[in-house]
Amino acid sequence: MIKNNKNENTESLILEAAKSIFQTKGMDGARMQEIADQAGINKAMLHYYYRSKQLLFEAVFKNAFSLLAPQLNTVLNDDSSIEEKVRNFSSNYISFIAEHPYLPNFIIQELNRNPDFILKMKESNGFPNLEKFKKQVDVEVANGIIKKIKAEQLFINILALNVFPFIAKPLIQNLIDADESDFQHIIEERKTEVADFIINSIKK
Amino acid sequence: MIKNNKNENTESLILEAAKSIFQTKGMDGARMQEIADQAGINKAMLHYYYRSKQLLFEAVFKNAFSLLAPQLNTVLNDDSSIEEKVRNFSSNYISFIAEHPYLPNFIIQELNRNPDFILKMKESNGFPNLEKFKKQVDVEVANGIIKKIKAEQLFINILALNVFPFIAKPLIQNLIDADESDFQHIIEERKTEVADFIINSIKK
DNA sequence: GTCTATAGCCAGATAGAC
DNA sequence: GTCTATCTGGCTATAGAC
Repeated sequence: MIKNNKNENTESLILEAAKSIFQTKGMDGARMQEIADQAGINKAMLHYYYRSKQLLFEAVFKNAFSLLAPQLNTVLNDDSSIEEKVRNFSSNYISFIAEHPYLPNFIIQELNRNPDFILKMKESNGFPNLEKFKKQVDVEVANGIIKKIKAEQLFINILALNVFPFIAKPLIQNLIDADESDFQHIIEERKTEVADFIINSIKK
Repeated sequence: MIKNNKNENTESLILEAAKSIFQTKGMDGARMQEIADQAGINKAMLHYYYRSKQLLFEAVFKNAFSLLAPQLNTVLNDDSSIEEKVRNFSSNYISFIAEHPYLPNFIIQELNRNPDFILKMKESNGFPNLEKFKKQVDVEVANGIIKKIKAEQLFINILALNVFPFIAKPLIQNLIDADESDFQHIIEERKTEVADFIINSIKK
């Protein structure tokens, strides 16, 4: 039973419990009974508030996506240079994910299972848009500030270097033979390491 | 019903079908009936040959892992320079995964669900070992061939840049607004793009 | 709104004929 | 070895008392 404070109503209690179960076990692996136990309420209440497992899942997914999207928009749409963007994003994003370690994997996993899901996200406001970033990369390339690279490739690289370690954590830990504390240390290093790696590669 | 050739026995027919279902739907999402249909045989045969869903799944997992491990070992244990390794790996690995697109996600996903699973893999031969790669990076750093970087961080970066696009395909496609053919083109470019990106970053 | 009890279904596993 | 038929348990969802 988990209770954050007395003010929490049942609906948000359920949502919090559902987050934690869905994000670790996925849609197929999650059990409504387990979510109810986690929330400290009865299974019937899940259906009273959210009608079905599918709808509860969608509420959790939208909620998770709405946490992640602003993180991306920050890189894409502020007015700093590419270099500053890379540095800010790598540091901020890794800090953010370290506090929500299951989030990226959850999003990516469930999008693989059900690619149409993202269409619903695109309809809502705040879906990340790459246009400004593309123009900016092209301008900095033209002005000789950074080496020739396509904005899309650079964007994929930034995302990959920042997100992958969290998604592949168990695999990486075993490949490089790191225990939990070693791994945390490596992640901490990456807050600057990743940005340096990218900047070194693209800076003229 | 899928039949590769007359020589295929039932056991390998089942394994092939199980691969295709487990790798797309995961352990929890897969149905024994669906695997049987795919193999063109009866559901009871699955239990006759593999006893349980869990054991069939483990057979598929081990098989998948044994395909992936040699790809990693190639980078780690041949005698070429770091630069050559990065170039070979990026090209070979992306080609390999393009033919088995569900493989890395399957491995990573199921390791997240059940991290102890990898312990069984470590016992078997051919589990990737980083020792040689570490020494080589340290030597090339000491000799001034590449910039100062920890072998572990470089290894994570190489893996991230090569693997992530396949794992996050649906997300990336929507973020950069690419249809299937655009995406294939970007992947094709990455066979050299990724290596250049890494070499630019570490080469002195 | 919240609970208990249960309906109804579906999936993994097995029995047993051939 | 391969099949059909069936058992058994577990899961989502709902009915209905309070």
